[in-house]
Amino acid sequence: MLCARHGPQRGLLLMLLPEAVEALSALAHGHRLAVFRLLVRAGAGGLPAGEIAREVGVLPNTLSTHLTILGHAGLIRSRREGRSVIYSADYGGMGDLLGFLVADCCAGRPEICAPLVEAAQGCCPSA
Amino acid sequence: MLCARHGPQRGLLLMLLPEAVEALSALAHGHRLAVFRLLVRAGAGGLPAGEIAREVGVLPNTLSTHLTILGHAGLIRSRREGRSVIYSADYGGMGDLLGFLVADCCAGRPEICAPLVEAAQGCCPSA
DNA sequence: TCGATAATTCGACTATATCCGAATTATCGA
DNA sequence: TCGATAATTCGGATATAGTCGAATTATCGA
Repeated sequence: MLCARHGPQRGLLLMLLPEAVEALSALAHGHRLAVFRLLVRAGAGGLPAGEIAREVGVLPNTLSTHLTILGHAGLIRSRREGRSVIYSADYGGMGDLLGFLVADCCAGRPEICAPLVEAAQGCCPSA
Repeated sequence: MLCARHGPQRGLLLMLLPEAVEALSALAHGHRLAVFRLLVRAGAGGLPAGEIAREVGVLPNTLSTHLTILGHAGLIRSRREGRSVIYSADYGGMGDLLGFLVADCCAGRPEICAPLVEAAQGCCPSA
């Protein structure tokens, strides 16, 4: 399964509202959010579907639909390796979503969203 | 209507998964996301429910349920002013959500989520 | 106190999401 | 080629979300 973005590839801060709704809907589910966070923590190496299912505690077929939803939303990618399919977080898609959420949040009032910047920097202080 | 956080108030980066799912679910809807973004842009002053309904193009009663959902998720606040009820974005709740999403995202690999920091800083460069 | 305006609550209908068991496809090792 | 493992697709049952019209509550001005 390929990562199916809708329409042309967009840069940071240029996500459209329907795409954002799809990404948010994909994450607005306990198991899917757990899967996404697991993959975010797993890094670029990713994890095979079976291990994700075991880790999160979902039946393989149910997980498969969740993975499809996350992939279609541009939040994860997949590649086949032998009998396994390896899933990994799509950091670009994640960045698009976060960028969309903070866009225009504090025009002229930097103090309002300083906590957001702090949160992002706390994520990786050395970046 | 008060902002109904669940359980004790939490600091940045300490949101729990069920709370995050609720916040994401609240935003995972075209009209609600439009309302939230409108309020984020409106700033601390906020907007009365009627104006939001007109702006977004939703019936007042339907909007009311959407506002309740956003409020319960900790993303917006409300205060009464005469006959109007003024709604405004809850930047703290928004920060909690963003912090939750980026938590542990790049342990040891700062380059991965540098774009996220950039996005946040792009939001308010002077903060 | 009364009518008008602002907003919410209620009840019911419709659409959609979610889940599971069973069947199917893809790949590997023997 | 055959059996086993990994993952996905399919079909149907159930639960939940979203919407609307009507009724209700709150506030203001006369």
